[in-house]
Amino acid sequence: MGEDQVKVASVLIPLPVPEAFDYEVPEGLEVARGDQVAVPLGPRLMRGVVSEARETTGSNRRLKAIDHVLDDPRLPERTVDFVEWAARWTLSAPGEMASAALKGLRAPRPKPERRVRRVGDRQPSRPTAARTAVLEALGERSMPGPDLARAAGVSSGVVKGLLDEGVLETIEIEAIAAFDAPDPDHAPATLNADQAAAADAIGEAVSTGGFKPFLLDGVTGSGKTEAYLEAAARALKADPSAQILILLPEIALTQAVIERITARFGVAPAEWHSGVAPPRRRQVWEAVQAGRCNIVVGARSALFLPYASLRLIIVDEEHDGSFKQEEGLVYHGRDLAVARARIEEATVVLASATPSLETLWNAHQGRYGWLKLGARHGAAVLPRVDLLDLRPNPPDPQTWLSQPLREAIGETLLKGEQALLFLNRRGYAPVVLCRACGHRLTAPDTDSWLVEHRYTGRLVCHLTGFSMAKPRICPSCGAEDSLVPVGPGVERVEEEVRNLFPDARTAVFSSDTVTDGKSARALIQSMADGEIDILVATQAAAKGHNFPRLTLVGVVDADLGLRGGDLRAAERTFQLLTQATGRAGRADRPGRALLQTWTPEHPVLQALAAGDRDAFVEAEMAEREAASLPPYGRLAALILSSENAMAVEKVARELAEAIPNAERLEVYGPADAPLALVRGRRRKRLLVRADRDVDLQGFLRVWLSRVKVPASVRLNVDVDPYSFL
DNA sequence: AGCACGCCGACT
DNA sequence: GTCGGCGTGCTC
Repeated sequence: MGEDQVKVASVLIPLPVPEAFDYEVPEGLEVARGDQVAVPLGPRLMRGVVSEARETTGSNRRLKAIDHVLDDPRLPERTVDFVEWAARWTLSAPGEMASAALKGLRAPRPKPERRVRRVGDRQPSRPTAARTAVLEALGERSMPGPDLARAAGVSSGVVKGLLDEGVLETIEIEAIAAFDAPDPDHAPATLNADQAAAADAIGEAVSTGGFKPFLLDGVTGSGKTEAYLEAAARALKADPSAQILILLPEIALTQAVIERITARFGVAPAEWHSGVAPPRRRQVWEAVQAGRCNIVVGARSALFLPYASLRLIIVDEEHDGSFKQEEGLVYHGRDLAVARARIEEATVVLASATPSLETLWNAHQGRYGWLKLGARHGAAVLPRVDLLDLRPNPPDPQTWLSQPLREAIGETLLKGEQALLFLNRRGYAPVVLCRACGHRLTAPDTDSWLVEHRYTGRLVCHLTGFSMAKPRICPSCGAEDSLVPVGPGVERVEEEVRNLFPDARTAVFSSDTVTDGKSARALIQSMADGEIDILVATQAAAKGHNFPRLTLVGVVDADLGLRGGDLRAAERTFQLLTQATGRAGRADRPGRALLQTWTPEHPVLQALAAGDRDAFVEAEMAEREAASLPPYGRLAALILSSENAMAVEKVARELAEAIPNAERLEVYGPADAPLALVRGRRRKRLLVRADRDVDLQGFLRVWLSRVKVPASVRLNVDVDPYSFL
């Protein structure tokens, strides 16, 4: 027993198990790392990816055998390397990570196209006029039967008759989607000195090969996109088989970037995000795997595509929080992009006007090349930013715009220019309160306030999407007509603006009014055409959109993001307000931004007013360093949740008792998570802080292996968390 | 994730 | 006396 050499394969299966499962490789079957196989698991067959194939002498475990190798293409070696690395880094199941790399294969292959063509020079027995017309229309070509009948002006029966007689035959043509090669010389941009230097440095790194990370650092409008597209062009010139991935934080931004790429290279890039239909995804997946597709524009999930020869990754707006995936697999797209580049020995470019502190720190340390773009492109200059101290100029009760801001709006309208009022709050009012008893309305199963939406007339929980009609009676004390909206959202600011400027044309830009690319384009177009005078917007409008006639940005509540007090509150606020104020004055008209605040002495606001990013970064870095927080230390969050509150308590206690000894590492909690109840589930949180050189993942693995988590409790591990809810 | 096994309430 | 609730555990 067990003397013979057996072939064994480790197979990654899409299950929450910590390791690959071993299977016997039947006689005569060849498998290699990356092959997709069907393996028996309990009573059924599952798709898996071979992570290792080896010879071994016997085994103490009876192994099942691989059923068959699937028809789908193999994952490249380095894609499997990346999947395994990402699983270890995020403490998730390697099989589940692998299934993220197979996401494109859910739809069936498109059906092969059926066409008819001549069989040799066979002639019909009875050459009627209709039959002759068909043969003439067809010639030596092949075409779909119905098209042929239409071209010849006859009924489909004539074609069928010729097929039956053997004069024509049906052939099947595999539908392989064509991805035309981009032309690096199609429409080169004229670059300024900074852009050219950046494009040179990136292009040089790509052609030299090897892992090379860059920070591409330049203010809004400094031409980052032109610079990195030029670098991409050089990469393609040096190696026409090179593949380039451009990661964007949101689908809404893809359209604009796709148009620019199409204009630059004469060919549309492949798109990859949740909005792409499954059959198209399969086409892209297979083309990327086969190296038939050079440029991919996508969301973070595009990191998991099976690239044949990935040479360059661009992470645009790298500071953007939406690169962090919080549901299911928890990972940060930017961090995994750097890892993927390292594994592929490729160049990675992190681009932003307001880089994350992590990235700036890496640039400071010399780990990332630092490419700086200076002045705004063309004649435009950055807007002047002024703080508007609300203490001497408080808005009237139940209004949100102070006198100086109203005057500035009025002047802007007089000049025939546009104003944007920025408030990062959807809906009409963030809180609904009972005047009689002080009760605040919350969703029935979640600890978050219900937000009043006037356009839809409903109260909405922004966390879960729950909504209800606004009740007439207070659910707490029963008072009638006592529920009042408290505080402003964009809808309420728009209402105020309409009262103040009844002749102005106003619109709201938020995820409620702009739900897809089409409505976004429509609104952006009406702004560009001057059909809107005042736009009231959330952060949905802060990113990337270019409004040439916009000269005034009013930030309704600059203190909003600073109040949360979590690790990244200051950083996020600085980034968001920089983006928002950067909307003003992009063409040749000078822009200005007014920030309403009750705390004008706050360092974040001071830095914004002075246009001094370095001062902000320096102050914030000093605070992080003093507390050994990221980027000087690392964090991991554990979130326990269950519908059974007792079960959560129990696991939390057991975790607290099982904390391994470790130096230069602390565990905080367990404590109620800030949102202690979501969708009826009680939530507890633990937070780990470690010095950078501590093996944080190793610590977590040891710790979690000591505690058995029952199925009724969900444990979410978030390495390098962004949100602290 | 499925799917089976397993120990306590209302039905022919 | 059985059918079935979903809690617990396993799948190479």
